[in-house]
Amino acid sequence: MEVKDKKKHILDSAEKLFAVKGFEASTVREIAEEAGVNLAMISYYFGSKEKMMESLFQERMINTKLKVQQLLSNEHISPFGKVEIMLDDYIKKVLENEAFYKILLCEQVMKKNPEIIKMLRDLKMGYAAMFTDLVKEGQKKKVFKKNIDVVLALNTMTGTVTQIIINKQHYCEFNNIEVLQEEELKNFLHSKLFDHLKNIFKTILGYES
Amino acid sequence: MEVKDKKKHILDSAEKLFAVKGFEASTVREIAEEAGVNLAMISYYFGSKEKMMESLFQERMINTKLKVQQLLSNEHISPFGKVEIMLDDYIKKVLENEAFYKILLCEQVMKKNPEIIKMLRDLKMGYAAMFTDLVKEGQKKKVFKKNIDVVLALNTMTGTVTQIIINKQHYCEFNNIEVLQEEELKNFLHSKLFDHLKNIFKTILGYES
DNA sequence: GGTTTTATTAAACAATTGTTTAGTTTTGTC
DNA sequence: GACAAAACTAAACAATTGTTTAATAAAACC
Repeated sequence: MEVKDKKKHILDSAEKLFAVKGFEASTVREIAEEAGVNLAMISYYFGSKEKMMESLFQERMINTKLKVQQLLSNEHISPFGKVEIMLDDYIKKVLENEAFYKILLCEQVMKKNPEIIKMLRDLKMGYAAMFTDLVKEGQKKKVFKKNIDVVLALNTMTGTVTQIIINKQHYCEFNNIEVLQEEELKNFLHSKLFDHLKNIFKTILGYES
Repeated sequence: MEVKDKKKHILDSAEKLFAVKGFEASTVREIAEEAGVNLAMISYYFGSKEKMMESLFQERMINTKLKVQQLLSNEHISPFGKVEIMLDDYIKKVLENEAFYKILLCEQVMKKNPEIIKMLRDLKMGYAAMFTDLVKEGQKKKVFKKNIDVVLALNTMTGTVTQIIINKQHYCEFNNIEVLQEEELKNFLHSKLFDHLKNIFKTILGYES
């Protein structure tokens, strides 16, 4: 196997463990065993456990900003159409990368690794700026209302999806749908979340379909 | 000082550290130093570091369910009036106990301590059941619409508030209000969150004022 | 094919972890 | 004030941590 692929493979294993046990509680020995490599390889490849975490974030966060940028600059889609795609993309991404978004959540709480915090800050501010442009576009076209708090709106999106990830089990239990398969459940959650957030964003943006 | 107060004082110190560094990264020596006690006292008082964490959760979660129960059984308040009070109470509580709700968030992600998970499960299911009753009351009185997903609604509440706690700094930065004092900021966030969530819940519940 | 670079390993490293021990001080009870 | 229980302490405990070392194997290069 190539070195690049081996590094990615180690990051996959680390991600799996970090999501379940957290960064501090996951030892390099566990990660090495999960990945099937010698524990010295982690220092050899990444420099340290912390830098491995940074590599994981870089690896997972690549292209996220670009994709949104492309969407928003597309002139053939209506403002609320873009909002719908944005919601759909975000929900899909989180549901497909549950493990990483759990790690992300904890990392945002602790704010321990300055390198990662900087990455996240840039991403969030960029995201907010882009969504602001989209909102302005909608306001100019008179389909969105005035005085919209974009950060609050985005936090409702991320917060709702995140909470569902965390409370997946309770959500199923409470709705008596504990029999669903992994993939079915993902589809179910996606459609529920999408409808829910679409309605909320209609209210927030003052959009009437 | 009485033993009971000393235990509470240790829990306060532990809470402070857990919120910043996380459970695993906070050592009993640090906690003991922060509290100004001998490190052996933590095992002596609580049995272990893990059990201390459980004590912290028990301490902080007392009365939460009771308060909601009392609110919902009050017959002099309209259904949406109760929703408003529920939102107000929750926002206040999280803003006043930021540290604990950060710990809570991480603990929900890791699901490491079975005792705590059980506590949270009971609390959440109870909360959902009570809110369901409130929704039914509103539906009977024809002020709420049919087919409301209560768990999704509650997750939007908790998720939005949680995200704001996490992204407080970015929120201020983006809105150019970095000069506010601690207490002013709390009031600002409370009013913003309350208006925001009230509007969202009007949509979710189909309530027209 | 010899030589240099890279990859991999097992063992050792020093530091830190949560917990316990064995002893001392304080408190409460009669 | 004697005595038992509780509170408290400093030191020691064994286990585990992330990282480094020194040696070997594999690959790449000329």
